[in-house]
Amino acid sequence: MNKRRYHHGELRNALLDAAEALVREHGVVGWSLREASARVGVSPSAAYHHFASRDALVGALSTRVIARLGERMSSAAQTAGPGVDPQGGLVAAGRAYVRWALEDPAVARLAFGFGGRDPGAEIAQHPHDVVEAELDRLVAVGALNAAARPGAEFAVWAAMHGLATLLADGLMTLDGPEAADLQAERLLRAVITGLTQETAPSGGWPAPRSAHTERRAGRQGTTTDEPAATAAPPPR
Amino acid sequence: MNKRRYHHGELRNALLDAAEALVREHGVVGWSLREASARVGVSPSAAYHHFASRDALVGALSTRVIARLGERMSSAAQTAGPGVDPQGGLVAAGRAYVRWALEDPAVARLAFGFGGRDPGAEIAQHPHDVVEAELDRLVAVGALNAAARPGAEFAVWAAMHGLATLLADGLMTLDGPEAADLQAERLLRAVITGLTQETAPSGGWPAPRSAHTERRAGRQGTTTDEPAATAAPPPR
DNA sequence: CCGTTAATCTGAACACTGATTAGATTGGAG
DNA sequence: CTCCAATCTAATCAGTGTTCAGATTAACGG
Repeated sequence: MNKRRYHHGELRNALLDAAEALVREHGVVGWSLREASARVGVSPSAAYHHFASRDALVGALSTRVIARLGERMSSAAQTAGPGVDPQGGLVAAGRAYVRWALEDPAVARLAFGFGGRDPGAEIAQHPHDVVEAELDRLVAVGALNAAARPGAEFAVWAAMHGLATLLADGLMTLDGPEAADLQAERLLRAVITGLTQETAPSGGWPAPRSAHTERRAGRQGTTTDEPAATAAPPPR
Repeated sequence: MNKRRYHHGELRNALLDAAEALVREHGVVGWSLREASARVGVSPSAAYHHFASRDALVGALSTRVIARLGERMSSAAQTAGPGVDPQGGLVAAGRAYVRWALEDPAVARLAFGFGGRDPGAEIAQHPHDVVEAELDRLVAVGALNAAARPGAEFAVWAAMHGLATLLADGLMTLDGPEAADLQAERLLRAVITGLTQETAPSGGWPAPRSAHTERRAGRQGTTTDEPAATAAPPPR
C-alpha cells in the first residue's frame, strides 16, 4: 500500500507486516528478505538498519505473534468467566490456542519454531503466563489440589501446545473448527482432572523453567527496546 | 569417511547420513545441499539423481528419523511389559519420545517440521501406531473405558508431542533427563486417568485423522519399496 | 529562509545457494 | 573386448543474505 520511500520510524513495522503476509502466502521459508523489502517499496539493504539479519526479522515477528496469541488466550479466558465450571477458563484459553494454530498454520509454525530467539522480547501476556494465572485461580477456588499446582502449568501448556503443533504441521487433521474445539476441550479436561487426582512424589515435582520467564527474570532494570544483537558479527 | 566417487546405490543413504550430521551440527537450516555433497565426496548435482530437490532430501531424512523414533518407542513399551501397572507401556513410550527430543533437539525439530511431506513414506511403526496399540491394550486389560477409546490416541499423542516440542524448541527447560522422565510420566498419567473418567458426549467424539494413516490407506496394494520420487520428473 | 546534522535509505558488490543441462565416467553383462 | 545403462561431473543460471561507501531526506537552530 504505502510505498513512500522514507518511512521514518515505521519501516520496522512495515517490514514485519510484509513478512507476516509473506509467511501466510509462501510458508515459513518460502520468501526472501528482498521480497519483503520490495513489497514495502524499499531497497534490500534498508532492512538491515532495523534488523541485524533476516533471522532477527523472523525472531521479532515471532514474538509479535506470540504476544497476540497470549492476548487472545487471555481474553478468551476472561469471557469464559468464573461460571459454574471452574475449568472453563483454561479450556477457553486452550481452545483459542488450538484454533489459532488451525486458522493460521504457517504463522503458528513460525512463532513456535523461532519462539524464544529474540533477545529483545518482552511479552506482557505470554501464553505460559495465561495458563499459570488460570491454574492459580483453580487452586484458589478449590478445584485443584495445591500439592499438584507446582509445575502443572507445563503439563497443561504441553498438552495444548502438542495439539496445536500437530495440527499446524499437518500431522493430524480435523474436520472443521468445531471438531478442534471439542478435541481441545477433551484433552484439557482430561489433563486437569488427571492432575487433581495425582499423588505427588515425595520431594514434589521437578521444576521446569520457561525460556520466557527466565528472560524476564534476567533483565531487571535494563530496558533495551532495540535488539542488542545488531553489532554482533554473523555466526560462521 | 568413504569418499569413493561412485557410490552405486549407496549415495542416497550416504547423503542422508551427511545431512543428519549437518543438522546436528548446524541446525535444521544452517547447511546446504552442496555441503552435504562435498562431505560424501561428490559433486552437488549428483544429489539430484537421488532426490528431486533439497526439500525432498529433508523430507526423506524426516521419515527415516520418525521411523527410528517409532522403533524406540515400541521397544520401550515392550520392555515395560505387562506388569502390575497397566499404564506402564504408554508411559515408557512417552518417555522415549520426550527423551529423544531432548537428546537430539535439532533432528527432532526437523522430523516434526517436515513430517508428512515425503510422498514415498512407508513407516512400519509410526509413533502414532505405537500409541494406538498401547491404548488398545489398555482397553483389553480393562484399564480404559471402551467408550473413551475412539480418538484417545490423539489426546495422548498430542500430550507427549507437546512436551517434546517445547523442549526441542527451547521454550521449556528441564534439569537433566531424569526430570524429563518425571515430567513425561506425570503428564501422561494425568491424561490417561483423565480419559478413563470422562463422559463421552452423545454421538461420541469427533474423529481426527493422522496424515500417516491416511497415506497408508491411500496406497493399497502398490508396494513400492524404493521411494518413487527418485525417478519422477522434478516438480515445476 | 538557509545550512547543518542525524536519521534514513540506495547501489553496487561479494560469496554462496538451489537447480538445470549436456556430456563424461564407470562397472558389469553379453 | 564391447556395449550400455547407471552414475556422476562441469559449467552455468537466477536469486539469496549481507556489507559498505555514499546519496537522500526530514527536522531544527539561527
